[in-house]
Amino acid sequence: MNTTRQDTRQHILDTGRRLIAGKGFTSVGLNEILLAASVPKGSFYHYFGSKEQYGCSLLESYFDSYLAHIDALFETVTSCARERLIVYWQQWMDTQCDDCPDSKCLVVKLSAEVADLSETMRRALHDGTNGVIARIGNCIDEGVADQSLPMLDGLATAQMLYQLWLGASLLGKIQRSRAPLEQAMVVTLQVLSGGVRV
Amino acid sequence: MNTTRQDTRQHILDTGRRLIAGKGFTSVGLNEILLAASVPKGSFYHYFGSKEQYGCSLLESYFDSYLAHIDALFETVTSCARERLIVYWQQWMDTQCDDCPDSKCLVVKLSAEVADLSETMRRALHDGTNGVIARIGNCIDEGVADQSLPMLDGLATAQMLYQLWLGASLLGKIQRSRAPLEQAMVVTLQVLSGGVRV
DNA sequence: ACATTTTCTAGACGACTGGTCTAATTGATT
DNA sequence: AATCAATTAGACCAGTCGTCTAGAAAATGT
Repeated sequence: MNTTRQDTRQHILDTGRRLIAGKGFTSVGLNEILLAASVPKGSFYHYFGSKEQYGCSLLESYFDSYLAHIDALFETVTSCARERLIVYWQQWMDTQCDDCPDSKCLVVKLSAEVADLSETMRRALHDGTNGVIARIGNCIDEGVADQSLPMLDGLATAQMLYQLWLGASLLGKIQRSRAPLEQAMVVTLQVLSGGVRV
Repeated sequence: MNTTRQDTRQHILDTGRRLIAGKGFTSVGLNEILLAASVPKGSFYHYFGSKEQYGCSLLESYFDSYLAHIDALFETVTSCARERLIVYWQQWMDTQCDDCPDSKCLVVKLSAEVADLSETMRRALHDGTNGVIARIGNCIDEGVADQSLPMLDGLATAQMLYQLWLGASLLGKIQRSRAPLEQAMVVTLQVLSGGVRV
């Protein structure tokens, strides 16, 4: 069984995620990650080809669980699609503000730093965010269908709202304040009520 | 005269800005900056106390020129306030997309990386962005006054639009595409036409 | 005009961390 | 017990930020 192998690998991934979500990709060294994970340094290159490849795997692993979380959320929330979306963004607010070190958004943290640094990591971010936007878009389409939302272009609206929340998270980081996210929520509700056609 | 002093200092600042706007703060070493600027290492610590202090000065210098640019723009564009805002965001699109290495936005590039890394740099970003948002807010207020815009809360609208454009720039980086910025422009025009009340 | 003092430049140096790689060790399988 | 793969230890060197000493340049006082 290589269950141990996968365990160790995943353990390095999880430990690194926590550190990197806090300090950024470049600022966290392999030593720091491996020390925190109690994995000897020599092992790293057994599991990953390079720090860049590790970063890719990190993002893939992150989006896997993030997208799974969305899917679960959108399945379990029984009420209308509009409610599902509101719950989603409510969760975004909660996880982004309160300093829960685990669930910080890697897109917010790493996009700017990594996009110009590594083409493969950029791709991972691109694919991952596309997945998120697609799911939100689907949910909007469902909302149009079940009439909990007005006529909206699902994908375009999703992309616009995602942009808004990314920017709000960034500004929230700078200002150390919930205010930007709360404002994003106000606008989101307006958009979902048909205030803006994208 | 210490004009030379300020020249060298500013030269280090300008050279570093170009490099850091491309690769990020942590990824660019002092050596690299000083080599590019043809300034010996020994001089650096004459002008700056540390890399962190240098980063602060970098941001201050950046916002100085950026805010001066906005002020100039908002003074010279003669037509209504609404036009001024549209020109501003049009310029944002142009400078952010086309790879002009100089004029890339440091807020987009550094916010996430630096906010958790250095409290003083975070403050510099906070103060600077506040200045930007305040100017946009003023312009919106003027637009309400000269009736080129509908009734809007200037500051709140400005903050919301700034968030949107930050997020759009981030997504544009990830996707290597103008599309997010173009969409931000569409939404901005809608908002300025009274589609959304913030 | 010269002497003195401040400002600035030069770059070697130290202590340390970065990512990477090879060689050895462990452990399983047959 | 022998073979082969999975895993680890630690050397490696380039690079990091920051310090420090010496000297060049410039400003100042007289």
